[in-house]
Amino acid sequence: MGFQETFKALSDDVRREILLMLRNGKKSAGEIASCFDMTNATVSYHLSILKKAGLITEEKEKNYIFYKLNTSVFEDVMMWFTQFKDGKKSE
Amino acid sequence: MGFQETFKALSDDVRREILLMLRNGKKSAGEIASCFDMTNATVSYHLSILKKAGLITEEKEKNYIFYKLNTSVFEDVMMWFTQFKDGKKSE
DNA sequence: AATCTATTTAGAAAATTTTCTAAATAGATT
DNA sequence: AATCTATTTAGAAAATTTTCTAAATAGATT
Repeated sequence: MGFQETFKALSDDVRREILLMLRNGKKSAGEIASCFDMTNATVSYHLSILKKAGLITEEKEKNYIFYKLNTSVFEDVMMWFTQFKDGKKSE
Repeated sequence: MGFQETFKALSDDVRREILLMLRNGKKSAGEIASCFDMTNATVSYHLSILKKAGLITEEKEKNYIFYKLNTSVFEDVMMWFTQFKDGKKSE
């Protein structure tokens, strides 16, 4: 886990696009890949980065692999940001 | 601006450490650099990335350069995350 | 069991990022 | 004006990331 991995995963346009795409339900690797102008292999690489970061989970069904958001990690990241909301002792 | 730049800036341990370090007030480049086991030039590079991303601002005083958090960009990032809180239409 | 379909893995090339050393800048002090 | 102090910029080397093509896997269909 670790924020390094999570923020690195979030730091790429394609990967953030994939996350947005998964907001309203799971999608197969193929469906996801078809939205991008890159090979399926490359999109598969991005999915693996998101999966390693815990931002998505996979679910096999027939010979498809469906991906969906893992919202709990989003909440962890939100929590990281709350460190910057107040809590500072003046200056 | 743009999220690409902001998330890239956040995706490095050293840079996130710098941000945490700036929570309770501004610090000079030298003070910041002294907390890391790397050259001042390298820390300066990280500061430039954070500055480009809008996460910090600089302020010259004597021959020091002080850096401080720019909280408004943190709020923008928080907003990005709210896209993943509900808003999804079942499925 | 042969083939098809969806997807990933391996390996290499290209691009980007991180770090360093050395030199440059620029304001402060002598 | 010479020097010192704090910091950045330039350029290069090393490390990491992104992308591709080709091959591998694995379940589904014929």
